[in-house]
Amino acid sequence: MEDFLSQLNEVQRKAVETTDGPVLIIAGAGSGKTRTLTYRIAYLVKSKRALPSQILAVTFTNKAAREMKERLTALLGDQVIPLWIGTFHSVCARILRTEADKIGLSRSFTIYDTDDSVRAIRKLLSNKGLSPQKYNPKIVHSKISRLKNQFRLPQDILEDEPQDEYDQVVAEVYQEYQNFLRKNHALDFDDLLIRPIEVFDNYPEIRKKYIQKFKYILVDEYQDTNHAQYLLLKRLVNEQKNLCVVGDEDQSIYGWRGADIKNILNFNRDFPKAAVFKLEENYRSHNNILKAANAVVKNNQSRLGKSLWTKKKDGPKINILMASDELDEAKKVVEIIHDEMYTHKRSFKDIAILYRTNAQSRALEDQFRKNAISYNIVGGVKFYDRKEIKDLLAYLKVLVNPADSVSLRRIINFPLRGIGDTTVTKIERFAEMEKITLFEALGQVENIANISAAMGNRVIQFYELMKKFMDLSDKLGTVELVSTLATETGIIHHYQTEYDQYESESRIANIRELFASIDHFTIEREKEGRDSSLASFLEEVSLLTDVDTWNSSSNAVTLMTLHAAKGLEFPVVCITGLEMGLMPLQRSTADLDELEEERRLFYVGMTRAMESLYLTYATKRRRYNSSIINEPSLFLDEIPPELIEYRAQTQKTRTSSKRSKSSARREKIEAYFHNEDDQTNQGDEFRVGQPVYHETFGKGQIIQLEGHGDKMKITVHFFKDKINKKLIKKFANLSPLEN
DNA sequence: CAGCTGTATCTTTTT
DNA sequence: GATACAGCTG
Repeated sequence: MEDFLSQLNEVQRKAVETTDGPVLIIAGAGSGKTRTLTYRIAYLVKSKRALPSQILAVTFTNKAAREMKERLTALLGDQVIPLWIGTFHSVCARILRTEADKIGLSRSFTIYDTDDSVRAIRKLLSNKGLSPQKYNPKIVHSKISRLKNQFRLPQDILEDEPQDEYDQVVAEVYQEYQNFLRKNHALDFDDLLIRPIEVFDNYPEIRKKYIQKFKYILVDEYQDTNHAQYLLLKRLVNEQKNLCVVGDEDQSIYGWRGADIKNILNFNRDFPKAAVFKLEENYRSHNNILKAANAVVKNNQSRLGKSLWTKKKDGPKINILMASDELDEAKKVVEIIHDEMYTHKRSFKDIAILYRTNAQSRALEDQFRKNAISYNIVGGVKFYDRKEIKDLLAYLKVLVNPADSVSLRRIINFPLRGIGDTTVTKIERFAEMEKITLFEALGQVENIANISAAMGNRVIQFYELMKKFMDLSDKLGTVELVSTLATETGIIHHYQTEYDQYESESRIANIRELFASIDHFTIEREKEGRDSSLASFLEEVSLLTDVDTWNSSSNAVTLMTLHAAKGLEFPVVCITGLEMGLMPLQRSTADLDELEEERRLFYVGMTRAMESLYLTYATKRRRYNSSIINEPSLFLDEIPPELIEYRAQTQKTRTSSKRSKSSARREKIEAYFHNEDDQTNQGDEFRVGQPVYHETFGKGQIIQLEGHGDKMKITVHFFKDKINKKLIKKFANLSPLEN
């Protein structure tokens, strides 16, 4: 035991040994967080405080879960198998699947992804006769999702009597949407979190079972948990409050999807007498990188505050490169890669290129292909989001859960079998009237008025085909079932004939890859003695994250968003697109909270780098049709100049232009940010109490002013959402209203 | 009435 | 620069 713990530093070791009661570990970037968590679990088992089956560990991605389990297996052997480890969503799905019978939920429920949910909402809106222009299904969906994450149920909201028409519609659609999901035996991502909370509240004996089961709970990336996840933990944690959370408020980057940074900031209040440990020694990055990152994040106000330090040497300076446009930027990235490879003997896999938006990958990909640089792209169009895969999965979802009408609609006329929209609508109406599912209605198509015998025949054929496979699903192995299905439904044939050779081959290859992954899944699950059914495969697939599908062992440069990079590290990191409007993103520049989140995102990116960090920006960038001229990101200006080396030009011209380029850039930023004198209407335009109007938030009233000129921060109370927002004058676009 | 073709609208990040 | 939807055609 001594020996085992000797691999930790003093704080880490204390965090591991403080097993009972609430524990908060503030773990800075690269401070050995995963190591600490892993050793904590191992320690709980080795010291006989808990059996592996009595421990629940929640990670942010499935990949992190898998890696942690591997490390634990190395420390403890096969006994770790019964340990519960996974993301919030997968753990919740597992609980719901287990308890389904007792809580009136179909055991074979389907999980709807965002796309499915938006489809459903679009339909509900059009049923109400509302135009998608006025009520954008995506926006309605995100509002509903937000409400769910806050654990606000439809009835509560309707009782509250929404203020404006839009909110009223959202509340109504929210309720209808929940009914729709229930009818379809479907849960969306948010339901996965909410339903267990309801179950625990309505079935105390079920809650008790889990409280007793999980003697110790550990949560990673606690700064990115939302309110629903918080409520869930509150219900799951036992009398002794054996809850250990690990997080870093400086790396909270999911506020936009409902993550509540207060969860970590207020942990002490929620769980009194929590032991707090701060891991501040960074084992990852060269000192220059760390100093730069610290200097940037220091500009944020909402943080607990910590100072990361390292014993490592300074290392090279941070390289900043200016490019003329995204093409030039991509070429410079290629230069960086070559340079790192030849002068520092790096291989492709040592290098990661990060960006704010997925769209930025295109220019990079083109250049990489031209220069024979192998790359792996994480995220973007995901494997399981490809059309051919989604179609095949939709078939499987219907087999497992015939009530799933969203999936059924997707496949009823794919491949084309002459059952068009009009016919489907008729069948849908019939199903509605008879109070049966869409699938059941297919079987009774002869009873539906206005459907010709010929059409009815096509419908019946499809119905019988699906029936046949439902029967087969018990008899065949999953892979056999799926491959037979792909052939007999004509999907394979469709992709063989409908596309050019290149596309056809790649789509068929993807389908084969799906077979292989089903096979792999089945074997893995059987080895663990867990559910290996088709339903469980579909669940796993629905809950995969971007990084989960990343093959990190292949020798290729990694391209991904800054969000996806969380938790990872690379010897060489290059962050691209460091321009105003892109990083920080245009719509996040005005709101101080959002600007701080963008800064944290940049901080996360910087701290991924172990040895070399490159930052690039383009003065001009194409964005769909037109080119836009951008200033360099304000975050660049927050890095202390002595840590920076500008590489504005290629090797030859560098020495001559270095000075001028850097000072020119500097002047530009100065002009952009700090020039307060040339304000045209500076002064008494805004005052406390002033009524103002904002494009998105509507009417509000100024309650506080700080600073002056462009940098002035204006706190406004917006009436509609009853919220206060701190905005930066320069970007906020606030117009004063007359009283 | 199914299926094809042209146009409008997006893209911030994701479980 | 793709995708979804409306409108047209056969």
